[in-house]
Amino acid sequence: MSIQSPAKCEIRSVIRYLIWKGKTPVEVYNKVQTAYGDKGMNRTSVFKWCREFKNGRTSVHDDQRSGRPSILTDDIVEKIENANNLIARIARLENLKDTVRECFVQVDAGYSAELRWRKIDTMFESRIVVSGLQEWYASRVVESVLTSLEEFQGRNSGWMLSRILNLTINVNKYNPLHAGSYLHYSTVLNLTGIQFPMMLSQIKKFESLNDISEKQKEILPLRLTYRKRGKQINLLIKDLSRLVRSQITARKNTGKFNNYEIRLPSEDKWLSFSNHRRKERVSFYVDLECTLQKMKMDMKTFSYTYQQHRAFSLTYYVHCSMYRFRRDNDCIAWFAKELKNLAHNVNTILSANISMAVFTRDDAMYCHVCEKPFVPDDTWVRDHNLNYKDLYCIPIIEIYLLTRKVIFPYEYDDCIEKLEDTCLLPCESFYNSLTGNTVSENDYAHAMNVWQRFSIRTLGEYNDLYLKTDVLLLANIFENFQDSCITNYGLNPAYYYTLPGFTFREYIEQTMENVRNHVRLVMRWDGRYGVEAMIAKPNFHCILDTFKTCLYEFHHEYMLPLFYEKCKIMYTDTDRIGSKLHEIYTISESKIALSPYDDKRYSVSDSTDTLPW
DNA sequence: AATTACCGTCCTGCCCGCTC
DNA sequence: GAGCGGGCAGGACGGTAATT
Repeated sequence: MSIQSPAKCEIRSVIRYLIWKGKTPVEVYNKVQTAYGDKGMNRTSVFKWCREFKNGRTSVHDDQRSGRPSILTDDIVEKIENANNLIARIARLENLKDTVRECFVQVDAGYSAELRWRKIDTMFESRIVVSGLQEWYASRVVESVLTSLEEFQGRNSGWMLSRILNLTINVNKYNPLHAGSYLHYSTVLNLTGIQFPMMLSQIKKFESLNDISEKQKEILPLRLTYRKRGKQINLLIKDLSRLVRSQITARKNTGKFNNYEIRLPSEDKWLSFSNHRRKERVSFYVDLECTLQKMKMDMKTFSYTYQQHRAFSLTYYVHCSMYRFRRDNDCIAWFAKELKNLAHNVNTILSANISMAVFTRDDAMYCHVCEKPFVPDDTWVRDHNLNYKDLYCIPIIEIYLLTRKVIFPYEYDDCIEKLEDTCLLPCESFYNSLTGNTVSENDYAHAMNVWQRFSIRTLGEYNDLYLKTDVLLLANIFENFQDSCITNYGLNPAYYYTLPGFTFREYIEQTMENVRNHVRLVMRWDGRYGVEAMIAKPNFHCILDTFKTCLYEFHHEYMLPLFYEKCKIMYTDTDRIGSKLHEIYTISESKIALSPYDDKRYSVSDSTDTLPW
């Protein structure tokens, strides 16, 4: 039996010994064959080693190897760095060019063409910070600004930061008490011994347990209370037949009363996003101002008309093309005409027959609407998903947003003639009877500053400025918001009235199912490194980690602040996350969702002063 | 830490020259 | 002419250090 698994140096040592003993190469080869069999060395190699040792070689190990020589010299390195710098600089300038171009609009055409400034640049970041504002401010604002400055200087830009002249951060504070005050009925009502749905016979017991009486005067005189107590509740029966069904039929009611639950799909069932028209952008913004005409008070009735709104100026903005403004009594009629013209223009463009460009199968790999890849059997059509076709409804945004509120004397302005006043009004004119407050000194000083800075002559011009900045800032902020949402989530937030609705759609759209269509999983690999090495690649891990991070971020940043302990992770997988939501109350949801975008009620004007810098 | 280019070694296949 | 000793070409394999 031959020697198994010999080391290379072992066979070479044997050869060296046999040569030293004076054996011929053939004798050496025969002995090696006898000892090691086919695990030994072949004839050519034995002869070569015999020759080496006869010539005086002593080492039985491999010679030193040089390894991979460096082909880079200093001048090549320098050339590459220069080229990289040049490319980076060209790329930066290219980006800057587009940014600058977006800021201007061309008015008129031909020889007299002129560029006009049309964009005000603001950064809008929507984040819900539940607690720890200082921490958030340090990490998201201070650190990110410093990091970007360091990167800017480190990129061999040739520029050096000397000092920051101005940095304004506006924080829209949102007060969770407004939504948190909606209490679960089980925390305030004593329900011992009461079953749901509540039987008619149990109402009396319920009343005495909680010391309240039920009031049903406007719904149905189904039952009147026997004794009036201090507190009253309105019992709103949303579905009477459902409530009493189990009491009048033999079939038991299996549903729950006033208790909503979202059930997420089971393992083998995929949710898929199909409402692709919600990806379309909104591009139309309008705002108007009214005089508040005081009405005669009729004290005999409980309700009377106190003021009447009469529109006197109007501004609208169509993204990327048009910005119009008008101030007079007929502005509404003018706006109606403008809308009609706009509709006609759009119709002219849409109804014009334009010959389609010739397209081949090589043109596109993915559908531009749903981003799914084409398969060879697909029929050739322009748009394979016709979801865009019947989009007749355009959401029109009218929200009041300003980076810094320019105050306006709404109540003083009761007729259009007052717009000819030639000085800013005294502080008392800004009294608002709804809030019972007048303006702060800080706001009034800001208004004075604006009046002087823009050389304003009349109150009408002040109003024009107010209205224009209102619409332009709104448009700009909402455009940024749309951009950020479409880039990050692929959906336009303008189509969703509540944040839960938006985030749930986004959750479906962004889960790994869609990613699977784009990532080709390598099952077999014939290279020198096997499939294990393939999976161990950093970019493979990077894909998994990125999506896991996205999913967890979605859970912690969106779901938890909205639903707190009602939302729990059921299970996680490499690419999926399952959540369970308990008892979601639609009323409290809507309040939470809408308040972050409503700065009228919750804006805190001088909040930046309290933040460290 | 993975990848890559280079290089030594091993192996197969073939050829050449010498000897019996 | 067959067998033997010796060597070369080129591909496969794997170690090494530069590079990414």
